[in-house]
Amino acid sequence: MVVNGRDKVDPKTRRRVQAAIERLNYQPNLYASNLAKGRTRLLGLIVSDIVNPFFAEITQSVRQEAHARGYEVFLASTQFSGQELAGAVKRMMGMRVAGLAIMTTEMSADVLAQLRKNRTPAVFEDVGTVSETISNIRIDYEGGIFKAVKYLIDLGHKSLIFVRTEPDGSPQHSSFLSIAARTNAFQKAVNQFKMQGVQAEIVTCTGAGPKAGQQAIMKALDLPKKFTAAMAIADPVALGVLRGLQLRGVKVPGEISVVSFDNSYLCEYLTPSLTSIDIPRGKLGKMVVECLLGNIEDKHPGRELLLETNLVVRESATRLMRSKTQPSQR
Amino acid sequence: MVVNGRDKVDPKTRRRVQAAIERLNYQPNLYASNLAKGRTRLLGLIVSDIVNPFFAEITQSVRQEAHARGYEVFLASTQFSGQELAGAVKRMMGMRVAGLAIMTTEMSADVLAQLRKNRTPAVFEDVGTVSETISNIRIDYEGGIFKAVKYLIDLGHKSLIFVRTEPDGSPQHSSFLSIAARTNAFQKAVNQFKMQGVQAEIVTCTGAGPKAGQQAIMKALDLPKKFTAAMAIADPVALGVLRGLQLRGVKVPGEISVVSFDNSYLCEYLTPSLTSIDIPRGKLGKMVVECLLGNIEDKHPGRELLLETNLVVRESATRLMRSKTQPSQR
DNA sequence: CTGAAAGCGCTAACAC
DNA sequence: GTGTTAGCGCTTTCAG
Repeated sequence: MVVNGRDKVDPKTRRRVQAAIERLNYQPNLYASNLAKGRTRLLGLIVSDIVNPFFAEITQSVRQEAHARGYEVFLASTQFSGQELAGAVKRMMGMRVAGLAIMTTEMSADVLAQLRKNRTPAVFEDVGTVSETISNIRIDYEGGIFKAVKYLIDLGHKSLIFVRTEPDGSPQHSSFLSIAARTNAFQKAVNQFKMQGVQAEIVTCTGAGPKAGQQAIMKALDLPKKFTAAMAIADPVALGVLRGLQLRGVKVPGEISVVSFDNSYLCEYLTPSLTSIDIPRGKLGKMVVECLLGNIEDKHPGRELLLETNLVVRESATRLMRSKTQPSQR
Repeated sequence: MVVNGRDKVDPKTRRRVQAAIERLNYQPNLYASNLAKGRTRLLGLIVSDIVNPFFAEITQSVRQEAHARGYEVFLASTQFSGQELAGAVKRMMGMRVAGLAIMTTEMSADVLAQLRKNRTPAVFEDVGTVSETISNIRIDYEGGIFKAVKYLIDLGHKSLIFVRTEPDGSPQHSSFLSIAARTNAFQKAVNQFKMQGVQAEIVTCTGAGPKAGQQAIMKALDLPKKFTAAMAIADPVALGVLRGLQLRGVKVPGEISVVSFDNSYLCEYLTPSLTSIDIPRGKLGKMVVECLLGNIEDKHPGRELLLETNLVVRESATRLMRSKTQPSQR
């Protein structure tokens, strides 16, 4: 009772106990405690790549919210591997996490089945299957990407490309939901401007974000079709895109405008600073924890939540210059 | 015995057990297991800022090594706060981690005392107090920084600055060891070239790396003393330095050369790409886990290990141009 | 090779 | 307020 601060204890006894704690350097054993209580104050968080600032910032935000409400968070990073995901989920269940947040790009079917079977409260990003214990946070890719595409078109751009990357590894083991969602949103947005003569291509490369982004933009530059604006599927990809363009001597935003996705802290410090679609991480973290704890503590059923996105305008995209001459030789 | 794969079990029994496991969706309870065994296969890892790619990459590396040897790793991020550090250590002890890796910039005295008292195997970065259970990995800042300074001087630079940042918060609660170590190493390196007319200044700003780096370099540009080369204490700081220089219209490396520290993946993708001192994260992770497991499993006493550093040359530093005119007005 | 039993350190329920 | 006790799910030991 002294340790857990509950009930009333005689001040004298309390002091005696505290003295003993001090003397013996006593630390409560969390395992014994959790075992006896039959529940834990532990949340599991699984992300795809902790090195990506976007995921790192989500981690921060979730951890902070969880701590504020007396929960610990156990983190796993999957490197975009469906198998790693399944393993991580399994380990988390072994640890009897009270709830599980799965904020990954990849997904695997048996993970979903497993979770539903176990009735472990869980919250996903972009997986549209809400149930009694499973919630879903849908990020408004469509809205954000529409804003970005419209922004580019309003600046006079008519020929766009979408630079997409896919993690390494056999794709049959996992599907990359947010990649598909972002791509579809781009297609859809462009279609709405088709009658204005707007055209778009999609280029894809495989590998880590920056490297694949650089390769993809170089591939795009070699295409017969020319473009004046590029949209990167995520910030690390934009990093590679910028680098690729600079290596080829293409001025950004002078010759090609660039827009990115995620709005991680990098955007502000690159040159040119990156116009990017913001996903509010702070709000995401709060949503995740609230959703989970609502389910865990108050038995609220799973919910579907929408997270808005916003275009943050910086330097990397500008009005298209009408030049008689073609842009520099590429 | 079936679950833990030990001993011999009759194949028939094994199948029967496995069927039951499947049917009941059985997951061993790690808390019960750990409690009964009296030990865990859990390592604690504490870093200062998970958003910083340097720490993120260390995390990856430690996690990978630990998994390869059958250990989980529990991560905490302190935001450079000594109090957070103490809290994290306490929580980790509550979880009865088998060993603790403290890879932080900040340090607090009572953490050291606590650890020594508990005899929890631990490995530090840069804390020079090896004991029976405590190991230390000393990063060769001196060597790395000497190489970088010599490189700049060989390129003709004679007036350097060292851009240093300090996390926010009251400094009395914590000391930032690696900041001091890097600063001292810089001073020492410069001193060795004093007779050749080399001069150096140190500028410091407080706050998050990129922001503080940008402020610091702008402060430096306003100093009466001019310089031709800048060394940033870490990559995020270099990011701010580059941005600050570009905002002031200073060409890098044309007018000012920049060298950084950490060699995170960013360096390769910035423009200009960053010459940086590499701390081999892969090796660090391996050292950490080996050190810890050596202590945990084989009762090896704590050790002092040295991790080498290497200068990776890229575009951001070049030979000093002798110009009759001063560099552009600043 | 299999079954039975004690105990890891804690919590919760109850009697004092 | 305080002391006692059963039992959380597992490991370990020992008897069969």
